[in-house]
Amino acid sequence: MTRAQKDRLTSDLRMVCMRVSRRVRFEGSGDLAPHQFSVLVRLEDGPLTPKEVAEIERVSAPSMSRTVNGLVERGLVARADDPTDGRQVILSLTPEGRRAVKETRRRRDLWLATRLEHLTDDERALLVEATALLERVAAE
Amino acid sequence: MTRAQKDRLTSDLRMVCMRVSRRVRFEGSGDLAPHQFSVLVRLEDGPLTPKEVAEIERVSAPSMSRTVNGLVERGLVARADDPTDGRQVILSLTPEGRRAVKETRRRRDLWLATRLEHLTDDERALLVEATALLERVAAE
DNA sequence: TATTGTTATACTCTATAACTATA
DNA sequence: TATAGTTATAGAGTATAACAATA
Repeated sequence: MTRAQKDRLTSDLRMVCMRVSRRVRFEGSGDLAPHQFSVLVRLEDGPLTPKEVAEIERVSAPSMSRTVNGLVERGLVARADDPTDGRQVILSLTPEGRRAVKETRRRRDLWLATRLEHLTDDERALLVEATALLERVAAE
Repeated sequence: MTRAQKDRLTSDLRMVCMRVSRRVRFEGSGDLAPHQFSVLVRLEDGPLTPKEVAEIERVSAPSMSRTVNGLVERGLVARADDPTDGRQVILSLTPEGRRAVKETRRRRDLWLATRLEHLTDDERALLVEATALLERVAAE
């Protein structure tokens, strides 16, 4: 594969990923702002402290405080005292929070799913392979 | 292909597109904020009025005013009076603005290009086909 | 004294409403 | 009177610096 072909692939692939991403985010945006949704997703696998979430999301502690406040007020996240360390707070998803994450995912998938229905099985199989490849690429 | 396989593809493909998009934007973010870069891209194909750019970007007119101010101050966009309608303003890219767009694109491609180098020619050929497919999907 | 989290303050991008200039 | 653009003001996100409580 020539340099020019590689460059073309790079640019085209980048652009199409960004376009799909933008469309999905736009179509599937519910009443949760992106930074709010991100926090809920982080808490999906188990409770975390505000500091941990802030570091994962690369956001300042005060900023995370604000975001968490909003989510607690909406009943999507629960604050609890750490029994062993009085300085820490433990954040976890409420059942409603878990529902909100699933619902947002469902809405985002819907847009893409209806479009993939128009493809042939062979074309979808190709995308399955390409997705696996891209997962390796993006994981580096 | 079963319903479950299609759902899995939908979700995996959506997530990997979003991840690539996020990484590319993060790695390739220069000194231009996303909303500033978007405006420059819109002006790439020719001059537009502030109102037109605001509608394309789905942003309010005052918000666009602010954004344009910043770009004009940085010498990336030029304001000009419309000779036929004194109410209107014509926005266009300056040579520096055009350079800034190219430079940002180059930086974004760089991240992905280095990762694609680690693939085999066959794998890259697969991605070429998948990209073409995704372009059709995203265009709908 | 170090660490966790919140409050105080400021800056940026967003919006709607009010204003200016032109058609 | 209607339209293009800007200015006035407010709301939500971000940040750093200062503070409170706990280890």
